[in-house]
Amino acid sequence: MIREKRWEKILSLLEKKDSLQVSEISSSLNVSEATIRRDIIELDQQGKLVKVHGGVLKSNNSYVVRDLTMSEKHDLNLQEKQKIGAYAATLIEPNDFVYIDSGTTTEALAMHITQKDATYVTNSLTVAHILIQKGLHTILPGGEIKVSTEALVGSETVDAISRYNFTIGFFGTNGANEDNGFTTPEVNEARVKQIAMEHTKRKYVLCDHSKFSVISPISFGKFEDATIITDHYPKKKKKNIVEVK
Amino acid sequence: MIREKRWEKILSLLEKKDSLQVSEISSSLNVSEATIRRDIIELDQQGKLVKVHGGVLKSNNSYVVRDLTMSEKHDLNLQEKQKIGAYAATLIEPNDFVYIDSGTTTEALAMHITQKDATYVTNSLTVAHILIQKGLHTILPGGEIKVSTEALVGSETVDAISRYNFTIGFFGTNGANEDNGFTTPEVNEARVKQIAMEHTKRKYVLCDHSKFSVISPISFGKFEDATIITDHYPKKKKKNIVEVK
DNA sequence: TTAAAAATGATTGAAATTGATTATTTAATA
DNA sequence: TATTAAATAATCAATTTCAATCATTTTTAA
Repeated sequence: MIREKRWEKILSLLEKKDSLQVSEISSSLNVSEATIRRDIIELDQQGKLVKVHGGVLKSNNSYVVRDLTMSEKHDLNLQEKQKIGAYAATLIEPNDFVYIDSGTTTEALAMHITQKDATYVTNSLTVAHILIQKGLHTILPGGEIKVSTEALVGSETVDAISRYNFTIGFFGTNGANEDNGFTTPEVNEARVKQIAMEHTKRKYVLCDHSKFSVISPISFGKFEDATIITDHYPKKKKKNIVEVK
Repeated sequence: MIREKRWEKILSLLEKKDSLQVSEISSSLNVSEATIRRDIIELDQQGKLVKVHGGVLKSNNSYVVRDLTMSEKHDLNLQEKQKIGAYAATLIEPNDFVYIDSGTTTEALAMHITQKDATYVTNSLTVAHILIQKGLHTILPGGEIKVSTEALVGSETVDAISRYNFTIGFFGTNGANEDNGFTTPEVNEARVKQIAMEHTKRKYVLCDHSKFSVISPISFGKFEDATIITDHYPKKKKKNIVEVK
């Protein structure tokens, strides 16, 4: 049976029962406990269930704030984004002043954050919502909200962000390559990214492998300016690239 | 049985009985008293129940001065709030520059807004979200987010709001009466309300009848300073009160 | 087709949970 | 206040669960 099918079954079992033991799942699906454990780790990271000693619990994960758009629903790289997000979350240290950009990959990051002893700034309403749900100290810069992405953009946002100095920042991007750097389709959004990046000490760009073949109209940073966290880099590795497996 | 599952059962037993002895729990769940004791320590630390010599008591986790969380507030006087919100929404005119406060009643308002030809400012993430979904032009002041209400509060928010001049504004309140004016439990939130009100020309306070019997610690405005929209005012009508049927 | 990568199941030592036993504390009552 | 019975805490051994590792099979990509 393929992995994804098995995950579905585990989740549907959980729908009926609230909590399951590893042995229960293993015997009802005829798969070894080792495999079920691995599945559980994965599903837990995706926030689909809660892993505890002895088994799993139903996740009352209600932080789906924004309806997914069509393109997001059909996003084939969800898994990769979760992994990238999970890794990036481990980079946040106590007392960090953290900037989190808008985008689906940074949303995945937000879901994995556990560092309570830090302050978070984001221009994404969705990210803000996820962080608040976790009780984290969150600040929003002011400004206009761009309808399609639910992100703050515009001069007021840029002004507000430029008053901050972040110790660490995580950025999403539409395209990334060595010649054009990081690119995005929208001027206002690019401006916010650029300013935030300029005010950030440790810069990380989160991008799944599909972004390396895309070039969008506006650049907001040079390729070598940030550490790139990705699932797979198709060309010869450069030293500022981290591949998450 | 999984530990967490057992905790649920203990708490649901406690729902029915107010107080329990260790031996009771132990025998009804078929686990040793030692284990139940350990569970009790855990649940007590989590504030889910109160541990006493001889057993446990139901935790009464309610302080008068604390804000209810969103979910707690959500279904109180729902019908009335919807009516109030629907009426208030008709007051917004083309080219208005609108302030919308945080709170469940103002959320009801947001849901009924149809005026596309206006600009909206709100300190509530939830209201912002509703407005964006409708494609309305929405602006957020910057600032820290208060976890329990998902509203922006603090000096940065106050600064940002004080730079605006609204043509019309809608405010929620915890308490309202002729002597103490409009009151709310939290200083920072009160400050935001007060400043926003000072910068607003046509002021409306939305409150269902239950608020007239409440006095919260901090005042943010005088009773006669705003037009009050309510479902029912229990005393002699004053001319700044509108009853929505 | 072949080589590389990913997934699986089994094994093992470490970690967590549990129930039983014993020592200590608490509360009731003489 | 002192006494006593009950409740609790502390400790230990047994059991269960877990994470890490490795060999084998399956899938993917070159």
